[in-house]
Amino acid sequence: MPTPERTSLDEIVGAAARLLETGGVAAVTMQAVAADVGVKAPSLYKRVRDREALLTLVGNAAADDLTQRLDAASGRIEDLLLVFRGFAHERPEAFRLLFTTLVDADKLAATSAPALRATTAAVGPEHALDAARLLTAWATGFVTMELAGAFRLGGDLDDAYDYGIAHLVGSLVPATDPAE
Amino acid sequence: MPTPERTSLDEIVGAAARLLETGGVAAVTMQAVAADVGVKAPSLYKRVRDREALLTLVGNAAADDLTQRLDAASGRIEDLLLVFRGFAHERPEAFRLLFTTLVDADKLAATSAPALRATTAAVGPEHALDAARLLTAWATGFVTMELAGAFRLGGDLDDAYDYGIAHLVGSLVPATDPAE
DNA sequence: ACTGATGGCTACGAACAATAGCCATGATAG
DNA sequence: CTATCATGGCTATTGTTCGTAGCCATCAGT
Repeated sequence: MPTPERTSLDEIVGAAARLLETGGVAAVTMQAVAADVGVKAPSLYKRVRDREALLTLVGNAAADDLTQRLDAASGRIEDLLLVFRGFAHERPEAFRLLFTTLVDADKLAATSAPALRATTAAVGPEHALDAARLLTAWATGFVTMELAGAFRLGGDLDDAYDYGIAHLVGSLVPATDPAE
Repeated sequence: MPTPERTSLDEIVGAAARLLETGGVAAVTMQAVAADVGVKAPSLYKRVRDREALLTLVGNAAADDLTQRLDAASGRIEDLLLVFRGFAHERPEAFRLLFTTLVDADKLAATSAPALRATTAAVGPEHALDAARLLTAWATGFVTMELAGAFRLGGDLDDAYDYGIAHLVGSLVPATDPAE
């Protein structure tokens, strides 16, 4: 390559992700990202089509990050749910970005694969999809509402999350347990 | 009032809500709103502090709308959940706005009151809060993921929602189950 | 009629996204 | 060893949007 490259796409996405987390999506301006990686704003357009595409890359990377964490977890349903909430607490802005139209639906759906494996093991292939959707929907909603401050009627949210886990897992397993 | 008023705060919020739903949050620019209500953009600032405040008003109104619909519903848990999803389908952009930091957490939390009444009737005051959180979190997550296109593994989503309702309600009220 | 508070307006400045077009660099062909 | 040229970065610029400043017109109440 001719002119020496002073940055890279990965570095740009990384800088954007950091800005996102520290100042929200409004803080990830092309100028701020450029300054962070040591170039001027117009140079970013050599690597990224526009700001929206950059945010998509950040969202996709966040989805990959989440998928990787879930893959690395034990595979126990309880652990998956805890890892999921842990990700949301660690990277709340990235988590919010996930459920925007910006990030690829495929990447987002891939996030559910570990859950599907866990539910297949727990309730069998027949009800695995329904069970996985139940769990992922609940966890997503719980964290979304938590981050929005929608839980205002008291009580410890860690306990509430644990309660939900216990209740949901309990409701799934006995279905196939003694009866069948 | 001296100069005749050509618009009102309600009209402004209504126009912003319409623009939001037709073009997403990016489409609700001060100029577009102003044009819609028949004034120039700077005139809006006589009634609204800034764009963020306007979006907050839209979000708060949406929360009120949702609360009103839930209040008008039958009170059966199943109906509440269907009304909730119906609102999200009818006003998807407003629904997304609800779980932003923009809308007042109090308004958002007020949305849960009908659910809390229903769960109190169903499982008693002791577990009503846990049950309400379980239901609202699941419904919120389901719809959020649905709107984001995160459900890609096939199956009818209406059926999946019904399945979730049946499963969750069944898990809350095992006393009414035929088995026991 | 006069005064004054108020809503709307034009004009403007600042921030940002994105494009146009130039320049410097260095890999590669001869 | 030199000429070529594709490429990354830069400055300059345009268009859009938010938000403010400051003026003008309009009526309510004296």
